[in-house]
Amino acid sequence: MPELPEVETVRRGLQAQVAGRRIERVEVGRERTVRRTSKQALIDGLTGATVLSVERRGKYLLCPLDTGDELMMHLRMSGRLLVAAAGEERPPHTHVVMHLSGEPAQELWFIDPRTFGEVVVFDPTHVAQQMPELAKMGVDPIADGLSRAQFAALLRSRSRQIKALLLDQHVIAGIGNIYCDESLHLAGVRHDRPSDRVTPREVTKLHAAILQVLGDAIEAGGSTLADTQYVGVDGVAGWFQLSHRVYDRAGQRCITCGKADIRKVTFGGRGTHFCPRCQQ
DNA sequence: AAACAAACCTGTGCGC
DNA sequence: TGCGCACAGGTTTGTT
Repeated sequence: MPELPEVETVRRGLQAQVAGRRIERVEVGRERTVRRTSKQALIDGLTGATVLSVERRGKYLLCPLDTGDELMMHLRMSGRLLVAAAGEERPPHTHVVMHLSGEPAQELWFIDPRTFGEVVVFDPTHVAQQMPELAKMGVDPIADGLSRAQFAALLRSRSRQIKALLLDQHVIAGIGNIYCDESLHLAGVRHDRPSDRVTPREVTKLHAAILQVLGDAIEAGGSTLADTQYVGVDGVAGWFQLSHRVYDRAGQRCITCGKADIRKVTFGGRGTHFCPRCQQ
């Protein structure tokens, strides 16, 4: 599920439903989900704390607390966050439950079958030591804004295959496999082009494509794929998958040219979808 | 520095 | 119907 648009959709839901509320009680089922610190550290750090707001940096959700600490949640491959009525039956793989103050009585569930995701409370004055990847994160095209000039400089600063560069969270934060393939297709650029040999005209197109794809996907509430990992905190699916032009469309006709079929190859260990005719 | 493979886990879909 | 394998939205680590 979760790339920038899905995480942003979750952020908006949490900002509306959880910000301003106090966490009265915390349950941790799976130790692995809190592996960065410990079960007790999470319980101690959250119990009695009020969530001031819900922010996002790349694919990381960050919640400043009134204690001065911050709650960080990352969904990785299969994580979901749901706000549910207190006492409602929890789905399998619900690893963390936060009981929220106020009416109606509700709980925030962190659900994660593959357990790659994590939940941690950290001290933001020691980010570099406690959350090194946050300190080293690249520019977020939506939260920070990304100018064409800034983007061009990033592509020129090294010679990497363009897809690898776009997926590198230390360079640009938030783009994942779906939105990378979609953006490259919209811009007509092949995934294996060296970043420093993308022409100025293509840089302009790719920059616009990334902002458009991410923006449209956020408006659509993200992409919900066949396994229906729900996106929103209320369990409502996104619909940007209906607009995918290449992702998961191998063998189907390219919507742009109407002539070639979308191909799927493995690139950098990731399934990569592209149109051999539109993308040079 | 960059490219690649493997690792971390569980569930699902497909071919046989 | 059942079984085994490939593969999945992410990120880190280790090896060429």
